[in-house]
Amino acid sequence: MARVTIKDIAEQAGVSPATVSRFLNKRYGSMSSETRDRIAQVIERTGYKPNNAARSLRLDRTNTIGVILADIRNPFSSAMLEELSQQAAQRGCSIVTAISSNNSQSEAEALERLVDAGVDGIIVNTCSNDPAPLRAVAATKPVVLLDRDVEGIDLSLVTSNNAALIDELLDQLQQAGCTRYHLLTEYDETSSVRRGRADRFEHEIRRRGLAGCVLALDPDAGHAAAQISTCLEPAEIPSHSAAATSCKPITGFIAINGLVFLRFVEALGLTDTVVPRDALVATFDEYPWNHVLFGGVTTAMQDTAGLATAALEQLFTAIDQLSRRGGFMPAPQHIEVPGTIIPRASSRLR
Amino acid sequence: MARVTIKDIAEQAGVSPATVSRFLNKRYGSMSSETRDRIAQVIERTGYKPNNAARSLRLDRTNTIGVILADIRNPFSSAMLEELSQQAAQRGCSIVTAISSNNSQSEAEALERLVDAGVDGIIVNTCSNDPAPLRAVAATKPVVLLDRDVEGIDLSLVTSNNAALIDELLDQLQQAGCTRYHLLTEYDETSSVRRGRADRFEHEIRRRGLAGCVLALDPDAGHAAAQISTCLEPAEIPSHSAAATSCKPITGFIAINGLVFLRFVEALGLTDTVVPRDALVATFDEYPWNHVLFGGVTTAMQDTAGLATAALEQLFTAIDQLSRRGGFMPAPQHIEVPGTIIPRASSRLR
DNA sequence: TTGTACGCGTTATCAG
DNA sequence: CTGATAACGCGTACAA
Repeated sequence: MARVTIKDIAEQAGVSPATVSRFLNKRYGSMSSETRDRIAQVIERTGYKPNNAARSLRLDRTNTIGVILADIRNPFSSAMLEELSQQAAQRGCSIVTAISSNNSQSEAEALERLVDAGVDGIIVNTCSNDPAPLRAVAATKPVVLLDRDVEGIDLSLVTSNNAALIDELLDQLQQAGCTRYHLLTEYDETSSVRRGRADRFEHEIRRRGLAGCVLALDPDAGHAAAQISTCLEPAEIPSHSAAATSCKPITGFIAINGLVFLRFVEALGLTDTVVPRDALVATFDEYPWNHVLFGGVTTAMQDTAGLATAALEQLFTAIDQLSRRGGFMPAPQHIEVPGTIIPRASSRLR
Repeated sequence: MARVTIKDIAEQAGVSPATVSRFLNKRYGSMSSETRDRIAQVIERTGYKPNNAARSLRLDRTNTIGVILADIRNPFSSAMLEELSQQAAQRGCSIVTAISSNNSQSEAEALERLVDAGVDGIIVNTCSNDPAPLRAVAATKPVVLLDRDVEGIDLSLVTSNNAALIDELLDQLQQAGCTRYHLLTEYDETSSVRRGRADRFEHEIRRRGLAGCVLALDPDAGHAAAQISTCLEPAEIPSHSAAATSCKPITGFIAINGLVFLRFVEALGLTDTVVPRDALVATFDEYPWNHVLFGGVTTAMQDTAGLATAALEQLFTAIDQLSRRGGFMPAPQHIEVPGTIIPRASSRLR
């Protein structure tokens, strides 16, 4: 049973291929409703499906977008993929994925593969600090950065409102009466998101006149435990706030992302610290275990659906814009999608 | 700057398009090394990239495979996607993903979308119990089932050795001296994997003459906590094993997958049970938190890389087989990829 | 309102 | 060893 083509439909319906093509593209602006019905019927009967390769060749458009994820093991990435997948499907568009595993080399390769595969545009959660590969692609096809930015090139970017989320997390801890604050980060501050959150944290600590600092958690759990213990020791109280000397100091920790949080929990297990008694805790990223640990962990949750919508919106308008006759690449835009704070037991002193 | 085609290369190299095409397909079995060099040079200089749409149209092959995942939020799925993605890339093949979110309706839609998109074959982690959509697709394109089977149709299937893993998990608990065993499952036993594991568990419990049963954990944490407490009460000791009456009973729990395990942990938090003192625990699926909870949770880890390799191997041989002149669809095969037990503190009585 | 004819970029066949 | 040529299936001017 050979493939059934537009020609077959035409024959069986007693019309020309052109008419069938018009029908398929809903260009029945002026088409006798009679032939329309005949065509519809034949298509129905034969189960005809247009050949995408032929269409792509002709239109130079595949209705396919590429998505490059830096770290699929991060639930945030999974959630994004799910949303993107769903929303793209609604627009009749397929998603070609690539996983860079936080390796800029394979990100570059993925970019090339996707371009070769002929995707109409690319959404990339980059892990690279080299703008060159992205620049090369972005010269030809629409590219939207997701979550992470990269220096040296101005591309459309969709992120959460990380600064505001840091502020709100600090609010939570401050209301609970913390006397010291630490933002827990990773050793290698590669991602722009982490950098942005850290900068804001330090900014706010200063602005609010609080004690505390950014703390790069040691990869070794034992060392990390030592770091944490140090943070919990009674502080040397500055003379001008002597009023607080009578109180036991309360330290508030904010994990800059879910993986750091997990390492923190692991290290915490090596100490005799009890949360939320000896310390309060909050974290970014809503992982499943956040319900469970410490009776619930206060979390800054990103709006994955909103991020997906924004990224796709951005990408598709660029694609459409570009495919117009003489269309030009639209100017890059930066979009912030607000996240949500979920207050839980870990940031309420008991 | 218009797209550079094979024709342009031909002109600039002073040869015919046919020769360039031969060069591209490495068919230089008989080609003057001189023209070969010239072509290579022109291609290099112009940065020519073959147009995939045209090639697909001509060859009726896209070098693209579809992957349908039932639940991307399950880390097992993420890991599989990462592996598949990587290994497919090595074979110069792109992956089009679809997420069914455990909804058989959208799985069917995804199947159709992927077929329309023209993928050469499909790997599906099915969530459906209706073989009809799969049957329709499998009549045309190679389909490999991943992890989950479906009744009413015989397709190639790649899974872990679930029965053996259940056995080994039981071994762990038995060696630790458990006197009662419970397999924790979800209420709706939809997946073939869960069914398979549960069946094996009951089989082994009988075969080994152990006490215990499968326990469908209530979705409500409070109710689940009650269920668990019941399991921990001193047992009514059968008369013929009266020797054990003096000992406190030790219950061993096996979570049938990572999500059930998490619900179990949550419920456990509502009781005053301490693991691994009052009960021992083991689980399927290596989640990040397994390092952390209970000082480490004994885990049956699936070999995601091996599963990916097997699935792709299966799919590609079918694709090749089928694309041969007069090639027929190869017979379905069932492949079991062995997983690994990671013993941790949660299954060692202290 | 509909049909004709061409071309999108590639590969396979066949002839030289 | 290489070149001309005809498809692959579709969309779209242009003609009718």
